[in-house]
Amino acid sequence: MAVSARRGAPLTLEEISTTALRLMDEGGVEGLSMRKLAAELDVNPMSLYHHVESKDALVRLICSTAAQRMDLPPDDGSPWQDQLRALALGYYRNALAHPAMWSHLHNHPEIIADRNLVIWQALYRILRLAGVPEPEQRRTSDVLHAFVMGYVIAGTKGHLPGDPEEIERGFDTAIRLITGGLAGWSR
Amino acid sequence: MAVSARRGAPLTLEEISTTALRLMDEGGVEGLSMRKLAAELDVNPMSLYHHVESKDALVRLICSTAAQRMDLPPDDGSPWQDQLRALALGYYRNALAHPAMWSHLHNHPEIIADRNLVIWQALYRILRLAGVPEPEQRRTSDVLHAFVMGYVIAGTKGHLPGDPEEIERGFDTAIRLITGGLAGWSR
DNA sequence: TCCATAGCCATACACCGTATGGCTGACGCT
DNA sequence: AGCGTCAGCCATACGGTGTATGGCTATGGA
Repeated sequence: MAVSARRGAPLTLEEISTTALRLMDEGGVEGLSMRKLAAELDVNPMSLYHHVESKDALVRLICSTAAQRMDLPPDDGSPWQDQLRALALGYYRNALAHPAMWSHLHNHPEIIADRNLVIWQALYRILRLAGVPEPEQRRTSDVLHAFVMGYVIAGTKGHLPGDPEEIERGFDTAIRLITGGLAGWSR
Repeated sequence: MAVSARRGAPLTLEEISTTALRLMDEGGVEGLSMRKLAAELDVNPMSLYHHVESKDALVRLICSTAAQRMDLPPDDGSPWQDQLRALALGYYRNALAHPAMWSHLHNHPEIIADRNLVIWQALYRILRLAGVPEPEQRRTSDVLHAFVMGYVIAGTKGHLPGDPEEIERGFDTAIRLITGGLAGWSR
């Protein structure tokens, strides 16, 4: 039904999202504009609004599907310290892949507030494994996430010294430190 | 020399900064516009550019002077653990006073990259007191700042459960945990 | 065959940051 | 006293933004 002027197929939400994400990767959230996005898709800017309610909604959509699709290490039965480190490192690497998107996400935490998200489910599982009592899980997870978030921000803005591997090692060290503190705490 | 149409005195950088900060407090960085700021000061938008190079430069100025003027606890001779907790809490409270500004700051860490800033000087002093070896100070301070930054973000976005005092107690607990880990680490 | 409607687009509005260039009046100097 | 300099301010304009509104068009179902 009235497909675009010079495109074969009609627009797809998927298509819109992926090229929008690319534009965000290249120029940050403010580097993404509906007009540029439309140009990239060879379409009139207003056509996008038939698939998306607003720019904000689009960005939110991108962020939340990325959060849902994060690929994180599965439960491999290893000690909780190792699993926690692996999870944190997984988060960190996911974030490094799309710094601008995660930057936006960290400025709008409500997007990943849903506790059914894979990250939180995995984190809670590990905390249970670590023996963190039920009522402490929320706060503990918040603290851990706060640190990971902060490290991601510092890392992606290029304000951590050393090469990437060194930075990852520093991250790992810090997580060890915190898990150490955690263990001491529950005792 | 050709003072404004309807103002007695000429504009001041101080005056510009403070009302700009107020606008940021009210509507975030994107809620601050040169036009609104000018209207607030009863002045033509372009007049601002005689005192400030750009909006970006203005925001940067506000952030860095706020960083310089942070009021933080002095060296009171108490154990490093207490001083570190006090410093972190001081940072947290400074940030809570102007969430939008600090949000911007955390997205542009280069503004507070200068290691001569009071925060870093105080932090380094405490780390020395804690016996953190010289070459480890940078990384340690980065880790600590990462956590504080993350907690501030989560806290200011209202995504930590509980009332403010409860949140502060959680923060304190977390800092204790980390300092505990730190102590165990240096041994 | 007809029509509802999905998909697309043209135009327009209100906002943004800011480049450019001109006005005005207070000051220093002779 | 006369004059030039220039700080301070402003009017206009340009190119960008998100998006409201309303109209076109071709396709699927009845």
